[in-house]
Amino acid sequence: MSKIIEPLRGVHDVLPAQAPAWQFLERVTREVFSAYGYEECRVPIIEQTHLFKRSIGDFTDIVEKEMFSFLDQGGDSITLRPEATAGMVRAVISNGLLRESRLRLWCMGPMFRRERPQAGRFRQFHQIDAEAFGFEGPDIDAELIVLSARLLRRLGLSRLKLLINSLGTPASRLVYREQLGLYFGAHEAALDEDSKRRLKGNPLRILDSKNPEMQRIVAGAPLMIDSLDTESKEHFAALCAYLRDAGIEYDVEPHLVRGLDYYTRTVFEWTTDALGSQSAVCAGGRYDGLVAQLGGADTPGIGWAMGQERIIMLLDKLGIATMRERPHVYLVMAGTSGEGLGFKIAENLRENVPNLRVQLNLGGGSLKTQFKRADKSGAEFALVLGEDEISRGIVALKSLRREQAQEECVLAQLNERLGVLLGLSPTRSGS
RNA sequence: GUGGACGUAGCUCAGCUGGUAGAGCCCCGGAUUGUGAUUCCGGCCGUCGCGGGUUCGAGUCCCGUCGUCCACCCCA
Repeated sequence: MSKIIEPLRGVHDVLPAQAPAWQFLERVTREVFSAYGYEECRVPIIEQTHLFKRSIGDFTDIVEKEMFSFLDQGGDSITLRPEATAGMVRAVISNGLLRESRLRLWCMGPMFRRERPQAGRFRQFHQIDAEAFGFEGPDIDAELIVLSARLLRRLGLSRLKLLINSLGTPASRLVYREQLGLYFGAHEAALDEDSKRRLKGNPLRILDSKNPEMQRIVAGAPLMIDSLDTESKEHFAALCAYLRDAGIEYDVEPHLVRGLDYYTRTVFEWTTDALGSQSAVCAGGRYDGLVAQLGGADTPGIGWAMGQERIIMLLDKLGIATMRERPHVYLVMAGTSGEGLGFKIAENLRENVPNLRVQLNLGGGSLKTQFKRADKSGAEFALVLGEDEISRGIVALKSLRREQAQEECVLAQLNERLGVLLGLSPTRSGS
């Protein structure tokens, strides 16, 4: 036996048992976005490495050590997207979409980060992504958050906590960063290894350290909210008002920071405690400078990303089951003539009875065997086409799930009869 | 990248202090030849993750490697 080829580390197959949950998530996502007037935009999975370095930030962990980058045959450096925003912004710029001046977009698909896998964290994972361009005011911030709340609710997920914060403008953040540097510098001796490292790189990150010791020091640190510029303060206050009016509960979390450099002002995160150490289920924020930074006309932007695997894990944990699709009828056929006729009947049913799911017994087998397969398929009815039925121009219908007598049906009335039995309506009678 | 636990049939697992592998489920077939689910009978499937080492002999001990899970880091 030759050696089996294993999947790459941290990537997963979605098997038929899991697919319904994914389809459910994706269907609800489409419905909710559509309800808010957001349009789908599909962007490539690979982009120039440069794009991510410039948008996410050279010194973020994602860019420094988690990107799947490679040289293609032409010597260009290509990267598998680690997140969606950069590509969406690029698409909006390179296709001239910003001439619309206001855009509400969404996309969905795989992202890649070369991290060490653990609970809720994979090397290939999937995100649902929302982005809005050209809106300056806090109303869009509120809309995006309300939209995410509705999506989560529609999925049946409760008990999620919404955290919000404002990072202010780049200028006000710089001021705050200095204050923070001074504060933590004064406590440097008490800082752990990671925090000392962050002190040099990005002191903001010390704020969300999980180390209880650090949390104690963090508790005394100056608050970002206090060093916000006036406009950012007003923006944030207005957002809070919108959320209250919409009945969305939230916590202002002054230590909430993001791992990507491009965020300004509003940042938020939906968290759960049901997923081990990966608490973020959906997170995002405003990125007013990013479009210009990537060469587009100066346009404000804001967006969020939702981790599909994490949502699926939550659905699973909360027992929100999604049923596997089963056939309505399974065709049991005897002999070559039965198989020939059955094939035609099945096509006729699919043609004329909308949404009917018909599974044909393929590969022969005794009637007994075929009935076993019919049962295992989960079908509601077995449709029997034996020598006797063929010669009489009928089919036998046997319920596999209910105690009821097997019935006979003339071929010409089969479409209608099945439509009635299954609550589907045929467009016209079959031939 | 760092640390810990683990890796035996498709799945869940058993295999005491080393003597060359087992159960249940699943799957396939059968129980007088046109009817499934229960029951009974039978069957398939493993170079015990991979590679080295110790030993007369290793699934069982040692080393390496790959992978899974968990935590840190980071993040959706």
